[in-house]
Amino acid sequence: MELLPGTLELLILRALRWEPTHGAGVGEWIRLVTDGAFPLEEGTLYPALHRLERRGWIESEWGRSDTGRRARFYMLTPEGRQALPRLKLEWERYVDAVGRAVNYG
Amino acid sequence: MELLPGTLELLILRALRWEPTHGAGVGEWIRLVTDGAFPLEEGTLYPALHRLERRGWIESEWGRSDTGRRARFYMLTPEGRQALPRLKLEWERYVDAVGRAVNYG
DNA sequence: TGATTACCCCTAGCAGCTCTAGGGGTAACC
DNA sequence: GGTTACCCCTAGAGCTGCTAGGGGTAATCA
Repeated sequence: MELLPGTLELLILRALRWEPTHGAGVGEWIRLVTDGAFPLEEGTLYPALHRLERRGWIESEWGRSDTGRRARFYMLTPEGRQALPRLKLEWERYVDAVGRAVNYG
Repeated sequence: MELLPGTLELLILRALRWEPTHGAGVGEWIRLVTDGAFPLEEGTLYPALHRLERRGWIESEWGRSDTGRRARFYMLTPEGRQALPRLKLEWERYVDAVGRAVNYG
């Protein structure tokens, strides 16, 4: 199953809700909670992180991962934190609307 | 709210499930059952219909609408009818996976 | 009957996103 | 010292929806 454009941003924000996480960690979290339903490639993930940073919803700084490697840690900005419930609501409305069509009749 | 790529095809196949319908009718049906949640423009709808026809999931012929205008009526091919439950299942799996992430924790 | 509205179809070009297919640097391990 | 594993990055292709148009014909109304 492919990843629908737009959904990824919601998942990323969601992954960063509790604590700063590096890119690879975000990917791991998404694979975990979605049971590996999407083939989330690095070439998809990193551009999405950069997009969100340009948009001001997340920010980042270099640090060290648990395994000692240099890694860029991302965290939500206030704007990102504010956007999260809005995106969640949009997602639910979307699912409702399509769900009505898919189960109609 | 924007329409996520791929979803439109599912909605179109769904609209054609019972009887041949012309393009404008398909759009009307989608707006109806989704409560107008998506701004479905003609420039989105018609190319999608043509795509599905090229893919062999629907076919079409010219006819006359209820109001007497010339209109192209679309109907499911056997392949399209076969694809429908598969797409529906994919959609449900997708919603489940994202839903888990969105409601996690 | 002539003008206007409503219906129905279509396309080119832009924009945005994911995916493929690479490349590169550094710490840990054998 | 060589190999593996971790972590980051980008260019280009491909697909899809969206914008912004154009066009033809039947019904309606002045």
